[in-house]
Amino acid sequence: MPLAKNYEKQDCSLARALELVGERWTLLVVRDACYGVRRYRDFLAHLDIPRAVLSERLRTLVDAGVLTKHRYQSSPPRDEYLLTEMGRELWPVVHQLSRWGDRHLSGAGPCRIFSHADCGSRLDPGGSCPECGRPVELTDVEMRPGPGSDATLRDDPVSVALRRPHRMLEPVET
Amino acid sequence: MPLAKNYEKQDCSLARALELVGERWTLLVVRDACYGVRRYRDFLAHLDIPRAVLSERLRTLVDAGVLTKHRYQSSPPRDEYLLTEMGRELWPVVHQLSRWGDRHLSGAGPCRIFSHADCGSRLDPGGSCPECGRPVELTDVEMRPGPGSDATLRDDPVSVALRRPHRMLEPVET
DNA sequence: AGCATCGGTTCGTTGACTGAACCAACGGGC
DNA sequence: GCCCGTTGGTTCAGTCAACGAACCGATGCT
Repeated sequence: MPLAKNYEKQDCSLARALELVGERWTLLVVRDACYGVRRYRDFLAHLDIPRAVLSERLRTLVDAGVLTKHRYQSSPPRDEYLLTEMGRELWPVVHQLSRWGDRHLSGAGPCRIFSHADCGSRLDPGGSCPECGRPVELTDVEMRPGPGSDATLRDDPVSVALRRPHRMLEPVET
Repeated sequence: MPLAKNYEKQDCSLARALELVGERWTLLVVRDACYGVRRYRDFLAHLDIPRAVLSERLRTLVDAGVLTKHRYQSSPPRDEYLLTEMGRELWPVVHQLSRWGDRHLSGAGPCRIFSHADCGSRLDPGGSCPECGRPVELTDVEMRPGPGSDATLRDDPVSVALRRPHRMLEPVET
């Protein structure tokens, strides 16, 4: 999406948000970062995204402050991309849009279920725990496959790793 | 965004939702529909969108069941585009992403403020009324310009009409 | 030395977005 | 009847981003 050109004249926070996260692939990158994907090759494997596009999106998100690039080993040099607080605040958007997709575009039920790790109850669409009545921190959310999940669609290592119950933001082991 | 090509293999409700509403302009069309924009020329004036793209997006949204096309007069034939229940359920997503943009991308504060018409208190990011403690129906939400709004940016009739306090979904008079 | 991995960049092709022009149906004024 | 304006589109040529494949430098392994 070449957005900025017109969106900048919209006098609207939604338009400004979409300039940044409304481009093709960008919100899926954020989704994966919430799931615990951190490394270039893992985003690549899980998203089937052209390398040039992934590089560009990561750079844009780092520049905007949604992700940080962190060198976690120096030989060989390896970087990981981590969500900032600003990035973690996109989780409610990602969750709510997923739930909308679950309700209206998924015949067989949700592909993934997000629940409050402390009490096990499924999050409501707004991202709160119906049991505890409060919003749940991303680190306290557990994800697992739902009935609409189709394991035959993807067999990359990241998809396989994400099929067992998993805390959000916890690094995926590939 | 040419999305479906790769997104369809994502086994993810978010990806399916983005196939539909993740294309350039689409979520802004939904936003305007929430604001009460109904007619082709009003979308055109408010969005500065190429006509071909607007036609294509409206058709896609109608086909998907987010909007309905309703002939409200027959001579001359005039149609209006109205949100379905499925479309109105996108409001929490639109609102939450707007609030995220307010917090992180708008220097001067929110461009628009959404409040519960019954009690006047501003909605929380999740779209609930902090006073009443419950989610607010879209028809009970009132919008008005916020401190970050810049009236010099747009002077089309729709923008002008939307600058006075206004119930959501209520048709804009142009 | 030779091969593999990681995190990119480069490049030619394809396809979507853009803006301008055009068009059909209709109403209103004269 | 005739001309003009409005509405809701479609068509078309040019541009720009996405795609996929190839390539590359740094490093580790054997």
